[in-house]
Amino acid sequence: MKNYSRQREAILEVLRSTDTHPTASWIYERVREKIPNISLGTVYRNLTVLSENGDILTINVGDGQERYDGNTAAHLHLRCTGCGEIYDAFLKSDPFRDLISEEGFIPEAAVYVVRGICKNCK
Amino acid sequence: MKNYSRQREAILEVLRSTDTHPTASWIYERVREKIPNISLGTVYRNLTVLSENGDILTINVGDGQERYDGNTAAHLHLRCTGCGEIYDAFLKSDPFRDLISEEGFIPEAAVYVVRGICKNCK
DNA sequence: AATAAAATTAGTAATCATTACTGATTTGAG
DNA sequence: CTCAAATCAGTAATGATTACTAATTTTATT
Repeated sequence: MKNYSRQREAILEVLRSTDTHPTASWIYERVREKIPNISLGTVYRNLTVLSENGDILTINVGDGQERYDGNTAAHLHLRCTGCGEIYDAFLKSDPFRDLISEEGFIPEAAVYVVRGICKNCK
Repeated sequence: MKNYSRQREAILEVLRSTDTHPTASWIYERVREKIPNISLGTVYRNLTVLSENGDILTINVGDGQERYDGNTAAHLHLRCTGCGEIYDAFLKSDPFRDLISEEGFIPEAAVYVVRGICKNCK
């Protein structure tokens, strides 16, 4: 296991302590409670590194900014176009695994996003 | 069927005549061959409208710009981190349909992106 | 056909999330 | 301890996308 910097560990901890899908700015504000002078650029850089390392997921739901997810297990993101909420829907197994391997493709990270209307908004 | 403007029809036609996943700029250049003075803003606006209407898909594979897909059938997008190519993998049926309906969610569009290494790059 | 209202456009300016850059600081290996 | 590599805070720059405006086109109504 690699040794991450204090800043990187703090970012990862914030992300793992929520089940929402926060933006870089939201994470930045939270980490500042622990490391007040951390730079926003540091947050962005580490989110990129963490995502490339497979520690987190980078999710784009089409609302103008990237979101990040501390849960890297394959799951659906259901974004309601009414309220903007993002719901998780977990899978017992990744139904695409066989299809992906048929293509000779070695997967690193999977992001599934479904746009629609949630039960509260219909 | 709705009557779309000449510009909107041309954008849709360009998008349906390729099996790649072009960016707005690429589409803009292609449409300019037919409508030389079309504005880039018009391309963006109509891509948004077409996506909201369900005529096309907006896909973010994490390379810094949105991409668009004229094929709205549920399918995987396999993006190789080696060469950047985006491969399609088609499904016989959407394996998430039951799960989505269990959540009481009414889906409008589904975008599935898998990052990894393609067989040519490994 | 004439008229008014609504939708769409071309062109340009503005936005803002993200990235790039800088010199300083920290970390780890030998 | 020493050097090189990694990372940092702070700030400036980037560039894809959106917003704006006045003009044009389309649609509906009489």
